[in-house]
Amino acid sequence: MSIKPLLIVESPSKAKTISKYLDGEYTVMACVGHIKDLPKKELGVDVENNFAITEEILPDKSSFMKEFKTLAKKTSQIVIATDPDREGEAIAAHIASEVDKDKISRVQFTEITKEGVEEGMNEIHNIDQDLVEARTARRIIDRLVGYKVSRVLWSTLKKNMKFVEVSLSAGRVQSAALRIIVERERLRQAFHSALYYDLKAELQAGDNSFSATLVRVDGKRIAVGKDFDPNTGNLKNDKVLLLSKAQADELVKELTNGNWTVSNVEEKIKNSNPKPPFTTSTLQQEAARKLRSSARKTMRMAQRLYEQGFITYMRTDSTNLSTEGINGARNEIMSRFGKEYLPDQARVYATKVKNAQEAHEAIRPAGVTFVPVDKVRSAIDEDTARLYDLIRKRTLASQMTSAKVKQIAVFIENQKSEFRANGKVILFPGYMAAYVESTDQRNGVTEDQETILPNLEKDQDLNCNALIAEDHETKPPARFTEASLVKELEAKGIGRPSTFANIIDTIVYRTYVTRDQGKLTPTFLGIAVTQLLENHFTSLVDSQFTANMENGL
DNA sequence: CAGTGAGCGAGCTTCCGCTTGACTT
Repeated sequence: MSIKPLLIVESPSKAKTISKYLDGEYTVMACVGHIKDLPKKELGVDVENNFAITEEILPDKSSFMKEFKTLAKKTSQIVIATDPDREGEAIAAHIASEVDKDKISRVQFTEITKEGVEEGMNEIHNIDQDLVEARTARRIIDRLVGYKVSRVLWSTLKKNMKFVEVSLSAGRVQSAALRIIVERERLRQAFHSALYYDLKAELQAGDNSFSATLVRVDGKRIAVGKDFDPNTGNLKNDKVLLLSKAQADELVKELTNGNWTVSNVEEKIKNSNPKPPFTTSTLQQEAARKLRSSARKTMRMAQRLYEQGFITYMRTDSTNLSTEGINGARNEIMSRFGKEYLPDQARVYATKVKNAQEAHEAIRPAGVTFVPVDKVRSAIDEDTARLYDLIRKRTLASQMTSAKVKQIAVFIENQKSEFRANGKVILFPGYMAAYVESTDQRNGVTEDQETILPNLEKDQDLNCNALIAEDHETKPPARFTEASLVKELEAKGIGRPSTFANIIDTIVYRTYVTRDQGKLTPTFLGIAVTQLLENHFTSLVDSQFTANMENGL
């Protein structure tokens, strides 16, 4: 006798949702990620024999496999709906290899909504062997590199550095990440700071005062930070004027009694567009900046939001919103902000990230009506509610109209010197009414901050309240934070959404890097490991290696 | 003679990516 057909997905919460959509017509099971892998204790790859591999059922998946095989025998149809990406295809092949092939069919869901599931169920395809083989190649490369090179570290560094207490390791991803951090440290060590001066004037127009900075003397631009070579601290551009303290003081004296006249007012109206909805990487970055949350904590909170049905899947590299998500955002924008904030057409964001696989949509509030933050607060906790609020606002903003910003540059002359004052006025907030992204910059000025200047006209005379010489020092490039490292890794195509948080933990656990007050600093050991790898395994620490491998698959 | 230490051998570690719990190495 035959029982209900089986449907296999990766995630348990997905299983629950899909089971509901399918009205109990299927027994939906979750395999919870990979079910097979190379053996942990040995290489599992026969290099002599055309890279033949040994794969076995993972120890913690044996009970799932037992139950699955029992049910598989009793049913006539097994539908595999693992994620539509390279790893998902491999899982599908692994599952199929354990049961009667004739019962197997493969479907894919690109969004977990009622429509998305129905659509997916109607389109049956074969398991894509090319994708499966691509993942096998990826797995073999990672295993060979990881196990072989780690051994080299044990037999060299570990032997000669008795104080090293942890097991050393190297790998395609962790070694590239470590190198990025070490390279930054080298830049910092090679850095020579430079001292330069400019003048700042407090000017008065009628009842209003504002400040302006010296930009030119005698037609020659005043040197700023970027005009200096970071390796020497010397000027790299001889067309600019470097003011010494004495010259700056002299200039103050000359200008104090001169006349201040507006020489030009330039106004530009610019559109500012919202950022795309969150991916795993951008969510981790923003949660670090706005909520001071570590990558790991962010993912733990996002997991809970996902399990309780508050957000869509949290491990994704796609900025695409499903029709449901777009409708949800547009409905709320219309009712809360009004039609001026709603573009005629939904915004579409192209994914720019390298090696994106886009198996899921962007991270957004689930459903077609986005649950209010209060509901999350009472269901989970305050921190998680704040993360949800971030996701909710970012999703809304991504579908709102552009902001209109007026940028004003006022030029002021005094004899042969030219000063500049910048102003910014938001004429129409658009998406800024919902959400503005934070910045990694030291000054921390976000896009929605205005700088108000009084109304000024050409040839207008001004009074000067104060004129001072200001000293500035060039700063070395900042150490990486978790957030800026994740950004860099993603930009270089190193690692995947499911591993960004792990990569940082690995290099910290191996004591290659310390994490002090959010700053990632390489240790002596980390630098030594990187140097050894650079000398003997150049391509491994080359950040292009991963990207090139991906293209080759 | 007894204690010390050089020298040797055995046994251990390790990758990336997919997914959750369990209690963090």
